[in-house]
Amino acid sequence: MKAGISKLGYALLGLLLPQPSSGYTLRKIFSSTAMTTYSDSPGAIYPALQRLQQQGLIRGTIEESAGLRRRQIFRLTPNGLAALKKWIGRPLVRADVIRGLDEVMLRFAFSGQAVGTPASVRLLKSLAIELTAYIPALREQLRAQKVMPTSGRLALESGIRSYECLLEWTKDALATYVRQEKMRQDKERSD
Amino acid sequence: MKAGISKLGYALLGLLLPQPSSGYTLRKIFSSTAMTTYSDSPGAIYPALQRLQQQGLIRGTIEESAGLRRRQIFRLTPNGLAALKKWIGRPLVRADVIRGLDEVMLRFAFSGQAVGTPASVRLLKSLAIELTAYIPALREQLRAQKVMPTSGRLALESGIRSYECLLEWTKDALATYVRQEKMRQDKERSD
DNA sequence: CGCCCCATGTAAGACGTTACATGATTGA
DNA sequence: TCAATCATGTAACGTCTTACATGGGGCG
Repeated sequence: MKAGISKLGYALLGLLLPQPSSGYTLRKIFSSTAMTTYSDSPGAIYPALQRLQQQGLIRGTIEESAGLRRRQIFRLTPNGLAALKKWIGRPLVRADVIRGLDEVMLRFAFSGQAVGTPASVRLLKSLAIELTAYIPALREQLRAQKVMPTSGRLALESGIRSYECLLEWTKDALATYVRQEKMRQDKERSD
Repeated sequence: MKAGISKLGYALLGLLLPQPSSGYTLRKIFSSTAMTTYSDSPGAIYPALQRLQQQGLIRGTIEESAGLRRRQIFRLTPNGLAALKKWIGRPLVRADVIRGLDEVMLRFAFSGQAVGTPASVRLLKSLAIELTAYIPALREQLRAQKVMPTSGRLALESGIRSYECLLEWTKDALATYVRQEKMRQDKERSD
């Protein structure tokens, strides 16, 4: 067992959820979409896929129909899906917000497909709670600093603002789900 | 020579600029202030300090006056200051914005003390330019995606918004410098 | 023919994480 | 005396980066 899955590993699991893909396809996703924050280097992705396969979380099948060079298509195993779900469902703690916001967003991005809307909403709500608690502490730190040079103070301000911005987003995102739910119910009534 | 300085290395150089400190003091800064994004683990900091010293960028002097265990105070060398300046002054490219925003903010945070206000302003301006160019591309990607599930689309939206937020901040920060400059001139006139 | 895209991989090296080790001092 | 804090370090481990290697296919 042993969790031992890196952020890149989870990103790969999440991408393999909707559709099985080859390593090359996954690399293209990393290099061409907004997921550019993750490395598309072969030296990162192929070893990561091998690890996931050794852990029994994905399974690759060689496909050599086309005239091209052989390629391997990976798909999630039941264990892989379980690991993905477990990761997404982990309770959110302060440390996630401070040092791993991007990972939290990755979890949220996959949450809809992997565990369903209610779980997405739960994640958003606990994120909102953490942010609401953390932001005042940061504001306090900014106020306490008197000797900081302008650029330092501004940089801190930038960090605080980005958290505030994210909090705004969580509220809007939650509103989106509420709206969706309402539309679903209206439709149900009209049946 | 050989650059070979990690982000943590630059963070340490930047912190040593205003005042020489011991490894322990630096760790406390990382663990107790908004710089918590950086690791405060001894396994990261002490080796990093050793590397910087080997590269001739900092110099440590052992101080054993107090009754406590010996401690080593590190200070920037001229070479270290030069490396810090060079890093801060590097031209900003798209990749910095996509994969290394936190490093850009770190550079900005130290820019005031290390190279002065005009350099801070230059950094801000080029950041604004990069963001202005990049955000529409992301918006376009969001529009192009039709099949994405709600949580995926919202996550992408969150990323875009954080960039927009940052762009707003750069404008306000620039305005702060303009205001400062004006106050300085007013004062000068009154002399 | 040369170049770029498809497609997969390996090897060396750097860095951070986690955990452990040491030892002195201060305060309950 | 026991715990916490000061203060520095090492060792094992995992992962990413960079660079290199290989090889078929399509295109100008």
